[in-house]
Amino acid sequence: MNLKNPARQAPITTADKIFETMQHEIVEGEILAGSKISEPELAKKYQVSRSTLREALNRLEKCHLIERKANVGSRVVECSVQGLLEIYQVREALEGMACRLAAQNMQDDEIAELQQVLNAHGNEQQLKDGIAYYQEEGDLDFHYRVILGSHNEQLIKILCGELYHLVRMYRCQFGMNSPRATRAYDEHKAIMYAIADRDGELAEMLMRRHIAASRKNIENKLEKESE
Amino acid sequence: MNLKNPARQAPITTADKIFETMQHEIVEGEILAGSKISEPELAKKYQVSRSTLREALNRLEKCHLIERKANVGSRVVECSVQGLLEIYQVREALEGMACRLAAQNMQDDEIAELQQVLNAHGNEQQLKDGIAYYQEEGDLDFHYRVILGSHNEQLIKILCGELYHLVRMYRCQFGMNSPRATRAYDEHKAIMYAIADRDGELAEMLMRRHIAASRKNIENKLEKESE
DNA sequence: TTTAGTCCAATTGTCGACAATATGAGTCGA
DNA sequence: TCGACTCATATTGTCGACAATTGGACTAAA
Repeated sequence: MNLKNPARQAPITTADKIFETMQHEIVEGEILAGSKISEPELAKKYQVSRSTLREALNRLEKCHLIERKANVGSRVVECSVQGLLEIYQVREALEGMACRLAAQNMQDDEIAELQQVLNAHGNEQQLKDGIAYYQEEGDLDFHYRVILGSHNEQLIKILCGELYHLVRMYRCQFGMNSPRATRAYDEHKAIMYAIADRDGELAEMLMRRHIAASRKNIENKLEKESE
Repeated sequence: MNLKNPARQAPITTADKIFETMQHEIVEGEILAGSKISEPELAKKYQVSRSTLREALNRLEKCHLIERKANVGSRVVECSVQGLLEIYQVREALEGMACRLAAQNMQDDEIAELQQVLNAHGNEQQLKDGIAYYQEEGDLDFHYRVILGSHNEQLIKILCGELYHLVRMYRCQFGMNSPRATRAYDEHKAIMYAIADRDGELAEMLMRRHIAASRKNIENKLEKESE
């Protein structure tokens, strides 16, 4: 079950469906990171023509999941620690700005909804304490709403359309199950208050620290694993 | 004469060439902003098949110059004041982060080159005082080097590959000829010093203010024109 | 006059085949 | 044995044709 993604429309054409299928398989690692994409092979696998498959590949490239070279072909992106670090740096900058704009541009009812979402997560969290998956969905949900609250189409397009699935891919492949759930939840609340107070500067700083903390947490974990 | 773009490789396939041609025509406004893209018509115009043209359209969509709807077609993006504002907000966030990372990651010889570039611009500027075009090239050149200096592949891909031409499109269509040339030049120097001092925090703030000032300058100009 | 429905023309999506290019095995010569 | 060259094979790029869908013109009924 896919969680709702406000930036995507329902799949219309068959290329849409192949795109979504492959996107899912790459994110989940069923198609291995770094592996070569063979157009004839996959066209046969999904029972479509190469034209349709190539259309799907173009969209996968748009969301940074594969890379193409002229006359050579496509490869699934590699998931490196360096790459993870880079993604988080981009997110820190963009979501920080989104948060500042959200404090400036969100409607009152949007803020009320954001608060309700957080409350719901708080209640759920006590029930399902320790079950990380829900927290992750809740985390994505919160970040999504803030990004949408920026009311900046470019920002939304980049974060929700072009970077979102790459972030998910890293989460899956590095097996991140949000080990700082309660802390993250409190940080979300602090961000929400800053937005409600229309304090854009503080909201941006809190969001940046929140993402940076998440990044450091992952770095520490990977470092510990490699020992 | 196109200025060098470090993020692009030379055109290999015919789709590459069509892409570059159309990109240029859209940026310069020869293909009107907001106009509908007719695949059969353009395929005939450029003497290629629709497949090849569609490949080019996919790349134009990747750099945000056109928008596609399933079963309906493509349109060139509109250039609105709102859109301009949004682009500058994204740039402020991303180039600010790039500048912070540049202070942290640039090699000493890269910094030396950056300084040389600025000096060259300073000398040229005195000679060609008032001629804005060169300054604009110089401006792009400076920003480019800082972005590359971040050594963050994702950041480089987004700024130099996906947003660069949209920025150029706005510059062309709104007829921006950098009316604050000397001031901008001094700001560039201040940024360069912060990078040389390895002061990432200051470097980020200076870059953000630099871009915000540029944005406000444009806003004022447009406001004055509409009176 | 307005609104709903139908049909037609044009556009987009998909397909299979051919042309151009890269990869790798094999051969020859130093 | 090593390196460069040749050639065959497989993959990617491009093409033209067909199928599916959309948007608009036209008709007819309320």
